[in-house]
Amino acid sequence: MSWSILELIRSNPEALEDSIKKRNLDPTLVKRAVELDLQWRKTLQEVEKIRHKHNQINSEIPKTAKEEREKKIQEARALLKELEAKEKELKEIEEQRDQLISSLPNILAKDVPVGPDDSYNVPIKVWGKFRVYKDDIEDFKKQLNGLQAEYETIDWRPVGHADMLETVLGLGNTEKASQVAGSRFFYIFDDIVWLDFSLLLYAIDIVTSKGYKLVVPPYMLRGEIIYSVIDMDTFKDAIYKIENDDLYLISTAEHPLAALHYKEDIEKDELPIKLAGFSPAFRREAGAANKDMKGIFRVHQFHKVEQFIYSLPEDSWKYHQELLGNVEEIFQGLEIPYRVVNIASGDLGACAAKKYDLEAWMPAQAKFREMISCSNCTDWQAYRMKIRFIDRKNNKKGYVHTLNSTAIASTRTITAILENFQKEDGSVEIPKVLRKYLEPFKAAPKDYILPRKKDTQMNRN
RNA sequence: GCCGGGGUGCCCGAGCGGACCAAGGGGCUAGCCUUGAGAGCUAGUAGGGAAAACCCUGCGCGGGUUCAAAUCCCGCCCCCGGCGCCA
Repeated sequence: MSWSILELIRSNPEALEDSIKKRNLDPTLVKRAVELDLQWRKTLQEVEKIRHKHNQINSEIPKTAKEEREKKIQEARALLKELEAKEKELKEIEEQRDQLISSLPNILAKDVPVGPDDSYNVPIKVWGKFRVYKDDIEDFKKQLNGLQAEYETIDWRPVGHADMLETVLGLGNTEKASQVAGSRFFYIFDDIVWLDFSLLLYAIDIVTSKGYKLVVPPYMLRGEIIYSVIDMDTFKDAIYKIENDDLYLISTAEHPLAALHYKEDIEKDELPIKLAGFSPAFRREAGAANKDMKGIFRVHQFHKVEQFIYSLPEDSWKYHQELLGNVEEIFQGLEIPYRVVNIASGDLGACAAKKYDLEAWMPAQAKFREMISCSNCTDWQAYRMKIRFIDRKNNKKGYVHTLNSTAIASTRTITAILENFQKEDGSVEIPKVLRKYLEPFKAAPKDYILPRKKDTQMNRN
């Protein structure tokens, strides 16, 4: 024992209730959990008493003379019947208890802003040189929460990333993709593909140079694993199931990386374990309805580099800052202006105790849009995955803390580049930091992605 | 996918229906001993419940047979070897 939620249920249910209320969930869940846990412990003791009696009789049987044996066996049989009924009762209570307890979200960190939805997210930092269309200045400033930002007013409105991709550059085709695969799929071509790869390599380069171990994980996981690493909402929104197998496509490398130490005890000295996973991410986007239907901002499939850390409980907040620091370094290198927001209680997923989003400025929309999420899940995932640390010196065991953060999500970052690095003539400058990853390839663009030529069709007219 | 062999605690490894605890070794941790190291000795080293003495559960996972399962039966997962298929 030592899972923080179970500890609170037994020692301080009020604190848990408070956290649940802030998430806009029903606080009576906690009362019910406390009751069920008490009932479970009581019934468990009853079951164990019967088992003990049965064990006692059993051990007497071989020592009993043949004539007496049958009597003992009957006695044991009778106890079994009694046991069966009690065990059934216990199992029912246990199932209810476990189901309820595992539906409880993580305990909120103290500094999570309280509020029902994303409008209560608190911007805590802005960085970069913003380009803002002249009519958007007021809108822009509103989104800064009073934080100071350096910005340049431009008198032309940049073209939105979707039109840039398909019309101006002619390097994407979502129409054909939706015909053959469905909406939210895409074909991308040439320079945009190079850009995708270079972003991934860039993020991998930065993160691995800090000692994160580079990993290509399984792209599918068994049901049991998916269910223990994810909450129900995410499951419904994101997860694709493979027909005929108990396999699910990953929606992020976070999940197979968390599963790398499934049901393991990790020696204290081996912590922290820092991983950098590369994988595609498959997402159903079932909850997104009609949001972001154009372009490649919100799609069913993209490439991602993910940071993941297993840490000792006492160190996890330090590493949460480290992950955010890495992400900021990546975006500062790209020179994409952004803000960091502290996600409000009502907008926070069940797994996380606290989450930062890094949101890039999108000048065509005059909005900040999420590029990266950086979460501390404390022991919520570790409890479900049964991942513990073991401190032999002090003969101590406990659940590790897990943290995850995007390092780069390819398609989203591309949309930010298409808007922020766009020139008035429709060309897109490639962030300087990416050039060295493009240099080895003859066909790859190096400095600019150019608008498509007024092609043959136009000339014919 | 098929045939054969296997999966026992932190590790090695015995046990193949009941005999007080899963024998025995190794490792690790603490204590004792020592000027120090080593050796030696003692204890601890799966999960859960209980204030505690204790008790229950645990031999890849899930079922079953039995008064009693590490041991017998069924299904699944994984590892090793062989055959087949394959980028």
